[in-house]
Amino acid sequence: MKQSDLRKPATIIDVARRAGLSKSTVSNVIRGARGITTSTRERVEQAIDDLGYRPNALARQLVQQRASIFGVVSGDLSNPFFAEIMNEIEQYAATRDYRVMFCSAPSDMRDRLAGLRALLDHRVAGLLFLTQINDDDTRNLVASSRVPAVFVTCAAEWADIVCSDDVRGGVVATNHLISLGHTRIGYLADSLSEDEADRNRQIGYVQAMQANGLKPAVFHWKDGGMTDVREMPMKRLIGGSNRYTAFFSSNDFGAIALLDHADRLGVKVPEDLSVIGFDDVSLVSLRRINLTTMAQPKATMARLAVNMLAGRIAGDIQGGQVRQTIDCELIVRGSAAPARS
Amino acid sequence: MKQSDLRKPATIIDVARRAGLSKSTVSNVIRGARGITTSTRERVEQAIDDLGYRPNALARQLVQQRASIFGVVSGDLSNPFFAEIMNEIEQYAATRDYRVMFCSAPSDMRDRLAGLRALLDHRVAGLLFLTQINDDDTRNLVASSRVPAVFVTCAAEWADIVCSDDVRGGVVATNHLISLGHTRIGYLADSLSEDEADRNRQIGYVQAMQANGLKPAVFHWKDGGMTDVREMPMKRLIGGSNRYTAFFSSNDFGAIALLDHADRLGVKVPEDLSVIGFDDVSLVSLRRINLTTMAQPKATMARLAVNMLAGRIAGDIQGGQVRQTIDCELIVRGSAAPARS
DNA sequence: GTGAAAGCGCTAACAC
DNA sequence: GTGTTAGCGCTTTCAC
Repeated sequence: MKQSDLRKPATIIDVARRAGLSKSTVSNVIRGARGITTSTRERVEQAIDDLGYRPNALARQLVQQRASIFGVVSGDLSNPFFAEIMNEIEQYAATRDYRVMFCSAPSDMRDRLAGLRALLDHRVAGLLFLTQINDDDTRNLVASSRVPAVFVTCAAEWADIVCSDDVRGGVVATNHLISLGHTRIGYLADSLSEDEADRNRQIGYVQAMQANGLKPAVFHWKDGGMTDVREMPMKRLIGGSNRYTAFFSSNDFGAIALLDHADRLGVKVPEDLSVIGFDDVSLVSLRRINLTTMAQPKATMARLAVNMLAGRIAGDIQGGQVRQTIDCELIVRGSAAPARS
Repeated sequence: MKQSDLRKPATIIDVARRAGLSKSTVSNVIRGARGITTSTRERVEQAIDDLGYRPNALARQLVQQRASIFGVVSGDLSNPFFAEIMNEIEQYAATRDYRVMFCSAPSDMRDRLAGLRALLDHRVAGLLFLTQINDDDTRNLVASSRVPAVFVTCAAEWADIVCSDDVRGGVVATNHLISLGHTRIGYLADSLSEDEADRNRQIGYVQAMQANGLKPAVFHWKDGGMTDVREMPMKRLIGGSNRYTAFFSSNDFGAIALLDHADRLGVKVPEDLSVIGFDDVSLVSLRRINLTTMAQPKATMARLAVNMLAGRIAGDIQGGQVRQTIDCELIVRGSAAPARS
């Protein structure tokens, strides 16, 4: 493959000229249309090789009116959960010949929609949301763009969903704690309680607690009942005389943060405090973290989401909202132990 | 902003029609060309609003012959270091009005170049490599595409580079261990020793060792002198009678893995083994990890890289390879302690 | 089996 | 100031 030394990349016309054929014949060869003489094909392929020609995806998409790009709106990638899902999506999408553009959902109000707008301007074929968006502007933007969207690991009433069975997960996690003999079990929600996955896990938690005659207690990291999780209130919560002996965190990120608070306060896990998380982010299997958690099958979910989106795009999937729920699995490690009597 | 209920997104022609003006006048307004009557502008803006019109970025890029997308070739995003850099890049690029498409550098040989090729096919304005690529095919592909490329946190002889002062970092890290009284200090390299950042840190390590009359010893995770880091050899390495009392890992990922091995073997850190890493990935500041490490200024590096790439694209930067080196900083935490006498 | 021609949605001269 | 026109690189009928 020699490379042309021209400033600009070779176009289909350059190839046609070099092969002594027409534009459209070259196009036919490229697209693998049938009914082409072997000799013609070879001539075209030779020219393509000589020129190092690569079709311009922009031009192709413009005329075809369909792109082969997914737009992914993710949360902060420094949260390993998003990073891991993102990774799975990119990998699997590639096998389906889709590329991935991404923007992170900006937490700051200013220009909240800029990233999504840019994705849409590029006429992405579909949208994948990794983080909950409860924002009418977003919804309207997506709706009016008529681009199919799938929410992974989170929810919206207006688009397809792939998520784990969060309610059941919440029940299982809570029951695990209860079966360990804990009675004062708190639920630790994310700062933004608008997240439906979070809310569902919480529902499961409440169900399990009440089914066992226990009193649910929900806390938030930033606002809500817990003013703010700083040393002071935290200290009372997990170290005081009337402390909680176990916490179920709506996600591993929070669970790890809780672990860290406990460590700073000298509260021993799991002796004095049991913790169970949700997600099974890869690093929690480290001996030093060793977090008992509900595992979400990230790879599976990523695949399902990609397939669902591809199905919508192809028109194989039609009609109203599709909701695909996956079972999650309790991974017992060392952060939750029997309550002391 | 009402939305049109037509199947297809509104085009500039729809806007022109609705405003009773021509295509190019609308284009002029959109692009902010000067010399337009206020009333005309308002009419256009009204029509745009009515139709929910958004310019088609594909068409724009096709005619302008320049895209506003960066292609990022990253390593596995489940490595937090890549995820964090990626995040910084996306955020900062957005402020410069660049979007990000990404593909992860596939480790499997088959179709190693597919991702990069797709990026190039989409005529990305520039390329950002987060992971070392020592592959002639890749080099040729990028070279013949004439798309500027910047390597972040890694190196190549044929493109611009933004990296930390790895040699000095290696010296500083090693000296820290030496000043703690350690003499048997090992260096733990990544599996692929072709990484130049890795190699430079190693050079720094060797320099510091030799300057202090100490004997360097380099180990690799997968191949090389250490057959394979499984329990057995690892056990001898950090637990035997002639063990190493300290290790400098070329990156935090490896340092954490080492920590985990030590934990499994019952080797106490930092009492029996001191560990120092490189990168300062966010999670190592957790009490439970508490890793002493050389911090790379990830945000700064991401910015510099984006600016450098933008500079190349704009033609502000011309000529041969530019190499920008940033200082890294020792963050003393709890994983390295004085050697026992 | 191959080629001519009409766009896809937009920008950027250049006329009017 | 605003409109006309000629593409950007490609796909896709539809003739030949």
